[in-house]
Amino acid sequence: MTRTKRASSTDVARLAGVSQSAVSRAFSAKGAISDQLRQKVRAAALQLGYRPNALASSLITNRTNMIALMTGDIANPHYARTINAFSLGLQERGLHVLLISLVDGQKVEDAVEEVLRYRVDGVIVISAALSAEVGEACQQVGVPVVLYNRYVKQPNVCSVRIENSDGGRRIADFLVDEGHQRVGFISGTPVDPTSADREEGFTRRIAQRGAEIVARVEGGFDFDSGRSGFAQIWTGQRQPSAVFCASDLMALGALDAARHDFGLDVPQDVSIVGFDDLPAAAWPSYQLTTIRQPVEAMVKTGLDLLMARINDPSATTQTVLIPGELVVRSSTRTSGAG
Amino acid sequence: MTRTKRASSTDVARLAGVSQSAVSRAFSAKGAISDQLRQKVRAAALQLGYRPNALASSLITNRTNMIALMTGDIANPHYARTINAFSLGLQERGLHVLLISLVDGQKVEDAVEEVLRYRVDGVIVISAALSAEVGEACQQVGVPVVLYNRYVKQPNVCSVRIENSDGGRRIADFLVDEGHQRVGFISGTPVDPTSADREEGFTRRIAQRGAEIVARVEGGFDFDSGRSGFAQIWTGQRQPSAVFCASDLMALGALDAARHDFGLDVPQDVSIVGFDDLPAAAWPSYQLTTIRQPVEAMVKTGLDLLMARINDPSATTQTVLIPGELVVRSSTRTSGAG
DNA sequence: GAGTTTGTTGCAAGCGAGCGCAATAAGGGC
DNA sequence: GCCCTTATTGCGCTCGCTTGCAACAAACTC
Repeated sequence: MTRTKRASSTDVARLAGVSQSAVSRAFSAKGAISDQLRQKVRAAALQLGYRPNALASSLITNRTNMIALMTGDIANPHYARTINAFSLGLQERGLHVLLISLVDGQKVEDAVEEVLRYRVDGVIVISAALSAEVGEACQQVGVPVVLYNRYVKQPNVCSVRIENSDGGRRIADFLVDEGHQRVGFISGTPVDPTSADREEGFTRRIAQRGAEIVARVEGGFDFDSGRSGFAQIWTGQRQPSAVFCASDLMALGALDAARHDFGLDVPQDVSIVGFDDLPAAAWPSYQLTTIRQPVEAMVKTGLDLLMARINDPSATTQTVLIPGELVVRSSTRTSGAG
Repeated sequence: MTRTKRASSTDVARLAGVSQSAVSRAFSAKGAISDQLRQKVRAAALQLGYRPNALASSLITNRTNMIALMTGDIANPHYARTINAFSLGLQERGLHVLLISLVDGQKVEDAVEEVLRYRVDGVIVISAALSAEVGEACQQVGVPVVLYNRYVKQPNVCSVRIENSDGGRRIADFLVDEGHQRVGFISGTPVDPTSADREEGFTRRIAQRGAEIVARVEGGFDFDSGRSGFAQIWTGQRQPSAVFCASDLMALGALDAARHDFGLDVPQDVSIVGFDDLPAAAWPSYQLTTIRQPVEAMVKTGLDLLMARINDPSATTQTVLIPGELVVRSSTRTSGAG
């Protein structure tokens, strides 16, 4: 009710007539303490509304049980579900999430600096750009880092990511198999290697198969850039029979642009392919052909890597590549020539 | 590189040849210290890679600069954008986010317990159920709480929420104005008062205007329950000419069900209305008529309330109601009778 | 020039809890 | 009954940092 000071272990000890260490032990799992004493302490604690101070404890144990989750735009459904999975996974493991949203323009160093002051036990980076800086700063102070769908040429940093290049290749194969000869591509944010890798695999395979990329537009991973990107492509000199977008969200935008802005029939007039397999990709209105990222599995892998390094900082670093799965739906034509 | 102990202020002091308090002051904004000394300390700190330990600091100041954000399913776009807004707003104010996802089945008390051990400066509750418990527990220890789109009959708890009942009323008025006489409703999770309030306002107004609710189905706020909910309604005894869904996500599902599962024309055969105004509601495929929640404004209000209480715990509690705005798009017929 | 204000700096007392160590009690073996 | 092992418990130091207080110098006031 009133602004009274929180009870400390000493207060509880006094009330219960025991030592302060006894209180500490009563609340620690491995505390060597008799059941009888524990009961007595717990009772006194309850009466005072006492809760162990996690900060004080961390000061001694050098463990905060907090993991920093550094992410980009949470409103983007791809990030949202990833954060969700990490958050649940961490909680299951008894860890807490310190959430950092890296907004464009904000200095990453400052964010990292802040996080490190809180002595987090580990860092997970989901954000697009600048993973290198984060990795370096953390490594210097010995905080384990796991990069999710990012990578840097740097020792001592673990990472999990989907096989982007291979995903692009699969899509190229699929499209050519279905008879497409002239295709288009809408990229994500130019600085993001994720998009570049997908494009690289795609482009190379398209060339290998003797097909041609007749249009390429720069996007930004969001719905609107997919929509406007398609418009740009379709009003260009050469119209492709299929468009591969570097993310599902852009593909949804492109698909809507094709149907509603240009009155086209998808997939008869043009096929659209995405990457991620967002829940919305399976919605009846879209039925998007895409590469599925097994989020649960990837996140689990990421967490395992992180935990391993936390428990043994000298463990060797690993980079795990996870293959994506081609999910064919009806945003792509399944026969005929382009 | 190697697992060396992190430098402490004492280490920096030794290297710089000053007292430990000087180091502390060199890193605190209001520290009474000469520029000269500050420079010297900063240089030594840089050399050792020193960063103040936020935990140790909090132990003394009784301020952690951490705010707990207790949320439901982050993958739900409605929560995602709310979390995003809160997260950015808190960061702007120099606060950090401790993210808690309340999964169904998990005991809320445990989550609150954990959070309170970290001595967060405040708590924001976005999650659906059980706000009462959280509010009570926090209040007992004097931690400011703000409920977002939730409320409990409880003193000492601030809240911001959209006028749910009024939103339902507006939709009822709109539909009747457009000539609908037989309408349907798909609810959210039954325990959530948000859905109940929207329904209450809707139902009452529908009755007042002499129209009729011919179908009501229980949903769960997600896409699939909107889809299956619509199926249930449409295969029922009496088909409405318009269906109001307690959330946009369900409305998208219902709309897709109408079009793709039943081959109906929306809005000619049936009108669909949602609530929230998610980004997807404006996508060309959906063009959903809905009630817009001014997320930015609501979040800002919530943050202001929280900050006010943190800075002055004795400040009076407030409940702020924010009106929603009817956004008419093309998922509803704009003339003719039902 | 004595007294007072202002600005810096160091000292040392904690903040709340974990843990090594010593002390004590209890239980076993002979 | 004596010695040793095991289980409990308390003592006191420590984690890294903030802050009130005292010490001191420099700058004013009249």
